[in-house]
Amino acid sequence: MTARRPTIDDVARLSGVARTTVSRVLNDGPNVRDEVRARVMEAVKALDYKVNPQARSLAGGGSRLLGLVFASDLESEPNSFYHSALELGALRGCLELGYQLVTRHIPLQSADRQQQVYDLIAIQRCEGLIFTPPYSDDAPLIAEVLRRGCKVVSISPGGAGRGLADGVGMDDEAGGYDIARRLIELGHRRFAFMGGIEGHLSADRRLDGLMRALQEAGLGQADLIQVRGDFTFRSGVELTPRLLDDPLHPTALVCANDDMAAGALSVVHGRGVKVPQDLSVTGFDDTPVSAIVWPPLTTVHQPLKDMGRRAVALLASRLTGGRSEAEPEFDCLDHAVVERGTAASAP
Amino acid sequence: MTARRPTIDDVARLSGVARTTVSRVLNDGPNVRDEVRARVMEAVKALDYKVNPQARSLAGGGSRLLGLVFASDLESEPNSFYHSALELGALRGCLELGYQLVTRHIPLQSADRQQQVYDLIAIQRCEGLIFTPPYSDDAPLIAEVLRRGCKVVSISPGGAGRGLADGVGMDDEAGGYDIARRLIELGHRRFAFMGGIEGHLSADRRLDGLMRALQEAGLGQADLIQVRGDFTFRSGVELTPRLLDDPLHPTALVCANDDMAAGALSVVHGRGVKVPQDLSVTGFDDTPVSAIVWPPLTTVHQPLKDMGRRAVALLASRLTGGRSEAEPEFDCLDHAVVERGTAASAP
DNA sequence: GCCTTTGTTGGAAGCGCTTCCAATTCACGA
DNA sequence: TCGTGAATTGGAAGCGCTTCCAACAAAGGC
Repeated sequence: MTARRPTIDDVARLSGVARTTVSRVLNDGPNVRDEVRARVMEAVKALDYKVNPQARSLAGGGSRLLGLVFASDLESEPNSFYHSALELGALRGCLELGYQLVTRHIPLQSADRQQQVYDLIAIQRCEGLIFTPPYSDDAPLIAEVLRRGCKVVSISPGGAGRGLADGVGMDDEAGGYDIARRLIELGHRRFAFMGGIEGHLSADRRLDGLMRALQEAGLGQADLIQVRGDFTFRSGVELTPRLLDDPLHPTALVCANDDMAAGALSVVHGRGVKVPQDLSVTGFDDTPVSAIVWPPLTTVHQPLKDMGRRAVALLASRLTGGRSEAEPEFDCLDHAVVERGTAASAP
Repeated sequence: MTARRPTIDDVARLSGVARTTVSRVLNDGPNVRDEVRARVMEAVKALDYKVNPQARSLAGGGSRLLGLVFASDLESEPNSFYHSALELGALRGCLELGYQLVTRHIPLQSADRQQQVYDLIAIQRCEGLIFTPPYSDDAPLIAEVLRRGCKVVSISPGGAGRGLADGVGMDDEAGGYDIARRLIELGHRRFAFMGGIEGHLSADRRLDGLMRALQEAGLGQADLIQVRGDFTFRSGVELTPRLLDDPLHPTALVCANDDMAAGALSVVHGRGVKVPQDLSVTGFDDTPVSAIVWPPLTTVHQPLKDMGRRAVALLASRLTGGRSEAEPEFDCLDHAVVERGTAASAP
């Protein structure tokens, strides 16, 4: 009934090596024989040992400070759940791994935005930075930050961000595919898609997935009408009539995010169309709004909290693990279709 | 250009005392002359010294683990922004103060819910617990937790929770008053109030505030029509027609939370009533939904993140500070009316 | 005036970990 | 066979803090 958690010395004792060696194994250090490494790992497992992040960071030196960079401005402000969820995940990761976090909102329109990022490194002494879109695709910025010796993780990088630094995100194409598959299973054959602003790669890939599902079902361009919104509730409101009045008479409306779906829903209600009996509507992201509207929105869950946490983990592995010079890696997290009340059998 | 942060030894040296004494001052310990205490504090200020939470928690022993308890069940699930924001704030606090956090969702309907809370203390070894509503008003539970030597902070305690343990929240009465004042300033004289479920003290106090503002303006019961919803979007949808069709013809609709206001908005749109020209609508809480609807919702900001952080700070001061046996204290945080687009001059 | 009590301060031992550096082993080529 | 360098391992010194315990001063009690 001893409550004390095992320490590194317990592991060292059990595996018959010095504390130093255990530390090396734990940090993926070099110069440890495989046999010894295995023995240590075994002891770790046997004791259910977990490193004490506090002790590690005390001893490890360095600032142990990470930065989370948002491009908040009036346009992205509404999305504050996005920010909160990412930060929440990042904080959880930091607490687990013994890092500190500073969250910084740097408006895109500020002229010295690069400098503000560099200050995070030079003045605050951040050892790693997490960039959210659109910073996650700012190749010159990322390159310069890396050049200054600061590690980088991009959240949902589109084109430029990939390959330059580590990244975290979900498979948007598969998300679009999955939700479309589900609707096809429910008997839908005529679709409408409400996309996002041009150039937003994430949303475009969602459409790609939808198209793939349609093709697999023997459907094509003729069975789909699409429009582009700007991710806001308002654009959902404005664009929905065009979709409803189209001669195609879609029975399923797939939206590239939840906010637009919510806008669509409000218009549909106003017209007396029953959801989901007459029309199925789906969102994307699984933000709180999806649970708030009526009927609650069937959507695709994007694991924002996990993304934040994974971003920190990637940074940590660059900073202490053996990955410090490894090839950039993209960590693709699982998504899931969340069935609520807006998708049902085609009328 | 030395980057190193000052340590406790720097403070000790500058103030000419031993490290031990500085530590005592920093932790509100007893047995330090006022003169010495002042000298140390001066040095702290001069050096801009901040304790290193990692080191403190390493040396301090104890689990340094806090628990955040939610009563998530199907009914409160939609409110997940509430959870996220509180946890986010709590995590920020933990990072600052060197604590760990476990977040636990314990359904109200689970028969062994008390046991699950006690396990948090006995098995996980939490040193402090943060209770959210309705746990924050569960007096027997709180009393038992305290009896077991675990500190408690209640979030938004209503009746029973106050006085038993420390609490954090906002002044709901003042919030209701402020939003009503604003509407009165805008010339409104006929009001509708959409409240929450019976017994939800927080929402009731918001109504109290509204009434006070009305009375101050020479208005009374006759100028107000009220209904009770259940905080969901759906109840907003269902109740709004009753309000609009009332012979009072209110020009301002005050809702006890944002979700119901969003529901009201969608009904109002459907009827062709213009917001805010024909009708002003206000929410409460300033959750993301308020920025997502159209027009964006004028609402009262509830500082959820700060509440989470303050809760941790209170716990910390109980655990290490001199407050370990002090009288319970209620920490009332500032709220603010957030003017967006749904409140304008009365027609 | 001496002894105990109370209040105040400092010394020193860690908390659990990383890391510098020295020690040891091993595999080679000379 | 011996020397050399590389690979592997261990010893020990802290990281910045709390806390136990001893030391000392001031204040009462006889």
